Amino acid sequence: MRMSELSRETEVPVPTVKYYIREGLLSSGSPTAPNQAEYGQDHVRRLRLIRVLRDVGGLGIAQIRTVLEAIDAEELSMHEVLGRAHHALAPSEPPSEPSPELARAKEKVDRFIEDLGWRVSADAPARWTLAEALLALERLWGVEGPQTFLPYARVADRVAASELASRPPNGSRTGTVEWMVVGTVVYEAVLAALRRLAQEHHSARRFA
Amino acid sequence: MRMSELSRETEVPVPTVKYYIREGLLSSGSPTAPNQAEYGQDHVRRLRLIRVLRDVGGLGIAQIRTVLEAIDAEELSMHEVLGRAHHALAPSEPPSEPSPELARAKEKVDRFIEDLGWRVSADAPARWTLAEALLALERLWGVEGPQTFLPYARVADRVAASELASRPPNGSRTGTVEWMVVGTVVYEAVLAALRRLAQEHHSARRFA
DNA sequence: GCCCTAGGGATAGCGCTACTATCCAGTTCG
DNA sequence: CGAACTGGATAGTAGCGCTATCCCTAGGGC
Repeated sequence: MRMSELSRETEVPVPTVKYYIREGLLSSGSPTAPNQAEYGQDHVRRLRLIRVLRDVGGLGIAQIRTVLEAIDAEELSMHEVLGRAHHALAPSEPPSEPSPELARAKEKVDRFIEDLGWRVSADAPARWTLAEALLALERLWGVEGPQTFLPYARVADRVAASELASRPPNGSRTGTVEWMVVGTVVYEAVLAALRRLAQEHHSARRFA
Repeated sequence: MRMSELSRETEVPVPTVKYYIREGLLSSGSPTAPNQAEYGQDHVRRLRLIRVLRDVGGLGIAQIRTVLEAIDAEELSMHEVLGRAHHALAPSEPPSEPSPELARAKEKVDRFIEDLGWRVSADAPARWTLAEALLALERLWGVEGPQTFLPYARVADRVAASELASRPPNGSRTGTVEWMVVGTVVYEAVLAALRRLAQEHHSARRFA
């Protein structure tokens, strides 16, 4: 398969394919001559994976690279791969020098997670996301603490439990890892979209 | 309050405040002299709102402007404001010329929503988000249809129902509208973050 | 063989977004 | 009085995700 066929198959422009190769997201094809190369189904799949992470998940190129490297690292366990994916997915890194207020919010979040009985790593970026959200709610409406998160936590727990119990169609290590990572990304977007639709539905019933 | 105080209060750099004023996100202060202006608590609150939408919600400047305009438009009903916010929140506009495959996925999604009994507008951007997600799942794992969305839809329905039933601390029209919009944005991030933490928790129990 | 289109890699450039830096006249405060 | 500061206007910057150009080689119908 030539690059142009790969491009047509995946609906990704040729210069973009070249760009992904340059950026290390996609391996270059096996060369058949000094300036010709052959691409296979692996490349099609990888390219589709990249586009899903970009278009549905909204990840940046660097984050995608991180995720793909974790997927390719055969020595990593499922749990480790998922952890790296979570890190890459985080909208923002924990601030190098958080404000005192943010630090206090973070402590409340940490205690909240502790109370839930969840065993998660201390440096999970989602903790900072929650802290920022809590701080915003406190500042704008005087919300008192992370108790408002509780119903969401219960929902999240049940969703995650059923997700982790599900198994990919293809049972190989790479297949399973891809499934977990893409599942995280895609179903996050799905859940958000469905929540908006449900909000619109209930809003119509209530206000219109 | 001078601009520099406003800046200190909200931890937003002065040039950025100026930028927001230029972009129409923030009204300029009431001038007390040809080159002096006075800012009030409204400005503090509005600025915090902008930063929440940016930092927690990840919205772009243009999207924020749209949302703020909807909030300020007194003649809009709650339902209309929420609709505009949903449009502004959409990661991507519906493609002008969707591929046949995407169009087919969209039809399946539409039927799925119909079956749920949700009454939502035909041009809700979330429909396209779901269609893209479905297409990705089909192409990568041969997932057959939107039935996999069903558990998520049930969860989303319950979450949205309780959200719409909740009332903001401040009952004025503007207060309620702000609450709804920020709630949509902030709790989306909260739910996503909690889901990741729950995933990590269950992943640890299962794999480690 | 021969020409002419197409392929592949390297390099540079573009368009967009969200700021950020500079300048300047006018104001305030020690 | 003068140094520091203020607010508005204008221009510049950094990063991201491509996209266009160049240049040379391959392959294929004649």
